[in-house]
Amino acid sequence: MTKRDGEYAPAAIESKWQERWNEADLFRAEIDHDKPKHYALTMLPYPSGDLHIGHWYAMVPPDARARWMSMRGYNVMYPMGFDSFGLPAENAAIKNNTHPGKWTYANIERMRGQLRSMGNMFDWKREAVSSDPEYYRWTQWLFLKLVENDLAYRKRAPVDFCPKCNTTLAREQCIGDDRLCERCSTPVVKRDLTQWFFKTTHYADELLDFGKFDWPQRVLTLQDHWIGRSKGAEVTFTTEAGDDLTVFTTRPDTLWGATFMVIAPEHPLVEKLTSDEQRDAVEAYVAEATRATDIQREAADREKTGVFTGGHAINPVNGEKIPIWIADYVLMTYGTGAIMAVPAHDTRDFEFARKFDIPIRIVIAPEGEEPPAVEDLTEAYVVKGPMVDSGELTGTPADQALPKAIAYIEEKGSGKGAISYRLRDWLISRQRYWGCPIPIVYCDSCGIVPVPEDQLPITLPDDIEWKPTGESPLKLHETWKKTDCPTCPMEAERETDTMDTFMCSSWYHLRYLSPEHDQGPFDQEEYDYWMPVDSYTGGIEHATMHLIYTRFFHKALRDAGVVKGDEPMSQLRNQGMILGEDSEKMSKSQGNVIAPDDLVQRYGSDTVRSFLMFFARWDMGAPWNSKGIDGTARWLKRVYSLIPGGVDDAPEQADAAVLRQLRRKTHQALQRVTRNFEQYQFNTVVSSLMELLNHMTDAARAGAVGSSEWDESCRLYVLMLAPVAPHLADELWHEMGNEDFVHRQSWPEVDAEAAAEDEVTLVVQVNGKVRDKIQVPADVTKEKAEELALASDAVKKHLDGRDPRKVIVVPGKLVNVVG
RNA sequence: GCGAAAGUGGCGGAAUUGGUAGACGCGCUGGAUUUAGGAUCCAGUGGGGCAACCCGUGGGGGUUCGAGUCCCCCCUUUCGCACCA
Repeated sequence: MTKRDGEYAPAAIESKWQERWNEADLFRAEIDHDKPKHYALTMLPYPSGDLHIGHWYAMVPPDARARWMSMRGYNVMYPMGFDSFGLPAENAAIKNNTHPGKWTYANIERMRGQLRSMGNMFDWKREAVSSDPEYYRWTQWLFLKLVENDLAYRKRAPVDFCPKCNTTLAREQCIGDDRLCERCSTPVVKRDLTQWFFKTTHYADELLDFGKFDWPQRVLTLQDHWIGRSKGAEVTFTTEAGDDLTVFTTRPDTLWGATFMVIAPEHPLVEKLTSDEQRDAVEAYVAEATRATDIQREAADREKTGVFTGGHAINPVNGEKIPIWIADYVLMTYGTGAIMAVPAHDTRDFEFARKFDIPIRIVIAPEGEEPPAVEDLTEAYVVKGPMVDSGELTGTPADQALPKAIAYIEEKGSGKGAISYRLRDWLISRQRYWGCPIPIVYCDSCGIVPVPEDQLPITLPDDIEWKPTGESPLKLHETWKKTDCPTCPMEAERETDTMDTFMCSSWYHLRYLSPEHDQGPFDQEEYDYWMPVDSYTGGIEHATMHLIYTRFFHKALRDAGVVKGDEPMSQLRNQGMILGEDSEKMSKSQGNVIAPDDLVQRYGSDTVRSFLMFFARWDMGAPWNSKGIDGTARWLKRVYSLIPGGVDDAPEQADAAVLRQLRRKTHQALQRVTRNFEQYQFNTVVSSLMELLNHMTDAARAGAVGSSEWDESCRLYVLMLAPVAPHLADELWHEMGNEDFVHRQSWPEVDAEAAAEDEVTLVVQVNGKVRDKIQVPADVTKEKAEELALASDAVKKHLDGRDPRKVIVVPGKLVNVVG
């Protein structure tokens, strides 16, 4: 080998190797029972038009890890596809007067090319596109499975509606305290509509079981809060008219302190409970509450409002007759839409009672303490202690109060222990065109009829007016909705709403298994081999949307007998976000967007890949730094010029010590890189490689080139580089005389002996402060280390004549003399 | 208000999980080479001090021979939830 002359020219190298990998079908993933499988999955992109640097950040480090897994002997599948139904296509269609599909598929074509420029090990034969009829045929089929298994239903309910997107939204798609539309940030409003729902709440408890998989604690906490399980009781009060009025409470032990009840303005009993004298006031209040948006209603700091119905109910534990009020701080969507109010011990009820001058009664008091007089209370009396003034249960200690109160009401037949969830069923109907049609037909005589399997897919019509009106464009189509009833000779109408696109993305990992399979959503043999997903990567923003939906979907399909296992993704890791150079979120209007195409053109894919792995902790993200990438570019240039030929003007031969050190540094780097890949710590993978290159440069200058140690270092270096900078690695690998692709090589084993230090720097401390450093053999004995430390001049000086009281020796590391 | 995470040089970040704080890279400062540099190479770079040394991981306590790392209190930032009965 001689020193290299040419400059590093990534463009030529990268296109050459991408072509050769393609020709060899190198990344085709096929079932191989002789190898352990590894299903690597990155959340699929929406085909918005251009690949963003964020897409690279989401896809490239996981690609490096997938390649590393492959070199470690795993049969790796890393598929990619497009989540291609959705609103932006319709908005673009309206703007440019083109069909949403045309826009979508043009974008997909463009993005495929951009994705290829990453040099990722995607198996393109497994590509799945959710707006293809061959894909959504099975989305519809899966919908029918849920219907069949009683996990889908149609209901008229107040639903969240985005006036700008002109469609309903799932609860999860209304973001933040302002309840903004997830897509366009417009405040959502309530509408009363008949819509399709999935019973996510059916799996609320199972969705809280996080014991079966390795996901970040952060995501689990978010899901835990989102599901929001509360334990308590349902208690039934009786109204004057004899109707049951059931409330949910987490504090059945305070039942004796209930001095009024509150029902939500939308509660079905409002009409019946209202007395003639109160009718005008109630109607005015309900009208007002309906007009107010959820934002205004749910603001916690807003002063309580409400109105008396004129009606009363009987408290089942003590037979007391208490007034029923209407107030918008009680939500129809949580619990039963009605509460018993215990103003003494609940801040909200207290505030309400004081405002409307309703009696307050204390029923909990700390052990051995006299409770204050109610008229002296300035806020709710939130205390722990035994029950007081509570009939037969008076005196029940705090730790027994809940079970005893529940047992008491159960015995009386007026209630039972109950659990309430914050999670709501998933509203999947959307009044838009560019989505998967819901395969349902409405017949005047048969009612709701699922479309038979053999008539799938129900495809979207192309001749359509897609201007949003708040109604589904499919509804306004002249002929599309007209059909024959599948079960009787009558004419019938198709469902004209389409499905939430989260439905399409809840099962895409299954379509990748066999995207061309036409006998079912996936090929069972592929499923049995590849599932579950071993490494799932994507942004944290999906914690309470996609990641809950896909878990729900898997469980629903399991119970429908379609899939096996309890969880679809065994391991999840989240990447952070790349901000603009100004530390703001990247956006076109901010003018701080970094375009990966430009970077690839200027630096080459390998440099962009390496920099994305290096510049920040992957799970944290960071602001972009356009200067920083030059450092990574320099590194790869130096790799290219050093390996394998070395440097000019070096001695013929190196000392044995130099060669020994070269081997040591090489194997130490291998040790670190291996561990860092395992733990998704991509930044230190690259920094370890940079560090090793610095050592190799020193060794080359000291004459190491030509030795077997040098050759080994070069070989290991290129193998370690392969997942990070795959094109350059293959180029160097072949220059070094190898025939096969570097990506088909095995990940090297660490030679522990080579990595071991034979001399270590012994840190010598006096009272915990570093005072000296002594070179000693790595296997120095405790006694010898202590002796050497005590003999040190620096130690003697800092002991200042005192005798050491204690000497702590950490073998091979440090001696601390306490004096 | 509740919950979670994070605070380390001018900047991004290392620290093998209780044992040399600041690896690696950016930036900066000198120098070499060059007609030129947003090129390349060499040296330096936490703060203070001529030095011996002293100080230093958001702040304050504590445990320990020894704390960026463990415990308690506080502050700041980011994210999530928020009248959930």
